[in-house]
Amino acid sequence: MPFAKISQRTTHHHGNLREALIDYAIAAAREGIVDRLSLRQASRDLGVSPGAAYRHFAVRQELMHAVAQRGFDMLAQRFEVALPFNSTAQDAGDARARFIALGQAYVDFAQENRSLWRLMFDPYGLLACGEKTAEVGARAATYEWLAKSLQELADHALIAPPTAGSQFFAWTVIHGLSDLYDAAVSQDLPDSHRVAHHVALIIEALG
Amino acid sequence: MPFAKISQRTTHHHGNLREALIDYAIAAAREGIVDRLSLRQASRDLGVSPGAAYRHFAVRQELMHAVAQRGFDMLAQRFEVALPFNSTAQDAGDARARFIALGQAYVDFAQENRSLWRLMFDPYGLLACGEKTAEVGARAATYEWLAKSLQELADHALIAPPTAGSQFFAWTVIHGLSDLYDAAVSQDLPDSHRVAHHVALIIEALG
DNA sequence: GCCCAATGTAAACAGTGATTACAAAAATAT
DNA sequence: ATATTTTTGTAATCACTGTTTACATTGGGC
Repeated sequence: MPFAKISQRTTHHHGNLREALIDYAIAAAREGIVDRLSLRQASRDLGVSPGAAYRHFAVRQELMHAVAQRGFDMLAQRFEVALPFNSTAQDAGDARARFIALGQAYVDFAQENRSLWRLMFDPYGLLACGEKTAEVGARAATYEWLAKSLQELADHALIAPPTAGSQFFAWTVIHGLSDLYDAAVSQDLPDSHRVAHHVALIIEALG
Repeated sequence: MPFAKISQRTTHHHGNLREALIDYAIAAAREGIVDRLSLRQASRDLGVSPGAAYRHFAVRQELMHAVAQRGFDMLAQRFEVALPFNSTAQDAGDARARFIALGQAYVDFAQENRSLWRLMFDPYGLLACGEKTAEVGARAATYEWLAKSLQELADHALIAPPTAGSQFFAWTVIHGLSDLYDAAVSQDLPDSHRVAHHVALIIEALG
C-alpha cells in the first residue's frame, strides 16, 4: 500500500529487515492507518517472505510497539527544535513564546501524523503490552521539555512554581488540543492564532 | 469472546439482528477492544450465519459507526444525570459544582468505557466515513451541556461570557483529561480531587 | 391466499496473523 | 581455513477474517 515493491535483493539475508519494517510502517502511517498495516503486505513489498518478519517481531503488536516508540523519538526531535535544550528564556516574553512554541510543536506533530499519533497513545497497544517501561520512558523524556518550559514561566513570574499537578494539567490541555484540533477546524472558531491562544490560556490557569 | 452463544432461536428470522449486533459490540467493548471485534464471531454467538450481518451493515465499519453513535447517546445520558436539563444553578457555588460534575462525568465515562471511547473519537472511523453529519450531530448534542454549564458560570460572574473559543478550550481540557487520566494514575500526583481540581482550573483560565 | 420485499443460509474467495519444518548464510571457534 | 553454531531467510500450512454470491425462508400488504 504505502509504496510498491522496494528491494530486489540478491543476497539471502535482507541485512536490516527489522528497521526496514519499522520504516515501512512509518511511511505507511503517513498515508493511512498504520494500525491496520498488514505484515504480509509489508513483507511482500520488502521482497521477503511473510515468515521472515516473525524473526524480528514475535507478534504483530510488537512491530506497532516499535513504531510507536519511533514516534516518540520523532516528537522529542520536534521539541528539541522548538526548544533547544541548551537554551534558556531571556525574559518573560521569551518564556511565554517558548512555551507556546512547545505547544504548537505538539499540536503540529499530532496533526501531521494523525495515524502514528493515535498509535502512540493507544492504551491497548503500548500501555497494556507487558513491559511498558521503555515507551513510558520515552514519553517521560518528552515530558522533560514541558517541565523545563514551565519552570521558565515560573522563573519569570508568569505562573506559580510548577507542581506535578500543574504539569499534568498543561500536558492535558495540549494533548486534548492535539486530539481535537481537526474537529475544531470544521467548526468555525475565531480565526487567528488559535493554538497559540489556547496554549496561552494554560498560563492564565496556572498564574 | 464477550459472551457465549446466546440465542437458539427457532424462527428463521432473528427479529432484531441489527440491534442485537450493536448490543453485542457494546458488551464486547466492556471487556476488550471493540474495534477488533469480529463480525463472524458476533454472528456465531448470536446464532446466525456470517452473511446475515451484511443485511444490516454493508461493511464492518458501518457497525462500528452505529456502536460509536450509541456511545454518544450513553454519554449524553450521563450528562443528563449530572446536569438535568430542566435544572439551573442557584448560585455561584452551585454553578461551579455543576460544571465540575459535568467534567467528572465525562472523565468517568471515558475511563469506564475506554474501548468504546476510543472508537467514538477515532478520526479514521467516524469522521472519515462519508456522511459524518449524524455523529457529529450527536457530539454537538453533548456539546450543548457544556455550553449551558459555561453560561451558568458566566451568569454568576465566575468566567467571562463564553465564546466559541472558550467553549472549545473547556472541551479540550476535559477531553484531554479523559484521554490521559489513566496514565496519570500510574504517576503519583497530588492525591485528592484530581479531576475536580483540573476541571476547576478551566474556570481560572476563563475568568 | 398470493406475491414480494426483507431477512436468513451455505458455499466460496482472497487476504490475514501465526506456526512449523527446513535451507542458506554469517559469525564464531578450533 | 575449516567446521560448527546462530541468525535469518523460505515454503507450506492452519485457522480465521471480511465480503460476495446464489439460493432459501419468511412475514406483511394486496
